[in-house]
Amino acid sequence: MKLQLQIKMNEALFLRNPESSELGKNILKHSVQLIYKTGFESFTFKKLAEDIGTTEAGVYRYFENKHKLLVYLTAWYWGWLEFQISFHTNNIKDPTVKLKKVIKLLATAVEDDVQTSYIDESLLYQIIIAEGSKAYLTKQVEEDNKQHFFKPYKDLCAVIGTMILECSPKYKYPKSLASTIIEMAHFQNFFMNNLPSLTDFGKTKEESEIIAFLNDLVFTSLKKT
Amino acid sequence: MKLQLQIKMNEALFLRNPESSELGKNILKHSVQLIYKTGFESFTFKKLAEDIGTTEAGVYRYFENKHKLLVYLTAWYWGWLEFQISFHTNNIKDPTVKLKKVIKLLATAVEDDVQTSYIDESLLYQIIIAEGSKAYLTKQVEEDNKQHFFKPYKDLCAVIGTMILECSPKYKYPKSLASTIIEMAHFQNFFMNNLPSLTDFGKTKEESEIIAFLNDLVFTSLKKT
DNA sequence: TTTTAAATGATAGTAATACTATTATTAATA
DNA sequence: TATTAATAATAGTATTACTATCATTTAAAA
Repeated sequence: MKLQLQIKMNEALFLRNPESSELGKNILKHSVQLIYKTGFESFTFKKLAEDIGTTEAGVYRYFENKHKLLVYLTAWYWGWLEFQISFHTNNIKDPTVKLKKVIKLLATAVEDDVQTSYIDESLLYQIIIAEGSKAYLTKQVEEDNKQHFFKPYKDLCAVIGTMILECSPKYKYPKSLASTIIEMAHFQNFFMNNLPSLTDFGKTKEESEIIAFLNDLVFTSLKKT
Repeated sequence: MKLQLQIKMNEALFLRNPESSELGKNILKHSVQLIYKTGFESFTFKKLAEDIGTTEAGVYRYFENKHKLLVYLTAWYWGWLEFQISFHTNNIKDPTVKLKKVIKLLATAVEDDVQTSYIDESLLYQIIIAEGSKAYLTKQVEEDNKQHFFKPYKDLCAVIGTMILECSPKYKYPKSLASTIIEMAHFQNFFMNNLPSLTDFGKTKEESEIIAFLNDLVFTSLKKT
């Protein structure tokens, strides 16, 4: 039996469901590769279409514009990650162990997951690090938020917030700490590799150090009575 | 006697020094207003020129492109903030009090500072929150970094890192904690106002709550022996 | 199997963006 | 007063970010 992981996406993110056709899957696959390679700013639907071997208009039939595509990819990633988390913390009872696992999952470059053939999760992880915040740092956040484009991110944040409260029921800032962990897992990675003097990991450039830092940050905060 | 604060800017950031002429100062002033109003994505030199009453080519004589202008503005802000910090923590001896003051300065919307007539610091603060990370989240980080465009940010981070070590000499992650404080001061503010469920401050939307969160985060981390 | 519909490919076109270049004019300086 | 430097005015180009049209292929329904 072959299981296929399907992440249910918000329908307002696309014009035609990219998961429903070969062209659509190609758009997802190649957009991940192209954004990874050139960065979101120089990424265009024209270049994407050339890569795929279709036309610009072909891409526009699936996504209204490249912003929506980026939001789609980030939403997909957060959905995927929440599944990974629930999968890997499934039978763990100790909330501390659970939260540690989450931090590790957040801060670890994923290996390409075979189950979703058309999205390379390891490239997508790098995109999330470098471009992820551009999905919401716009003038349209409010509208986008009204259309629930950021629900997967918020859901993940809520899940982590709940774990934090399980560890330390009296802790006052579970949600802010959750978003801090998420953002910092990525920012510290970006800094480590690009602006190393903003971190303490410039020498080794090891993800494990980011994990150690976040663990220290979180669990000293929570261990306080 | 009238003192004028002059922040020494990296010369590679501009083609002609905008502080050296009326037109240049107008470019700074109106770009802050326009980026604040429309967001960095829809900000163009054409619109800016119209606002000022000059031509597109006129703006291009000062800045190579809008990315350089954004980097200029963020660098200016970090320079300005470092001055504010050294000014306001000048005669404070207790490193804990000092660090608290820094957190407050980072997380507090500034009032427009009269001393620099051509830049509205309160608008610039909002720009830093919403657009600041776009200055380095690009494919050109490496080149930009080689040209020392991010020095003011790094310097500030180093200053805060030093304060952290003064508070707790054995703390292992002073620089990462410093960059975390800086980024989270802004991200929590953005989230609070735009994606409130990612924070614990959605009800009141008070900066003071962000400050309390950051103080808790930092000082439980540092109080650990 | 034919009909019909849906998706794609091919091509064209437009307004805006991100620039560069040229020349005339004005202002500041030697 | 002559010279230089900055600006204004105008034009032009390649690319981006789309929209529109129509013919063709593919797939599903009758």
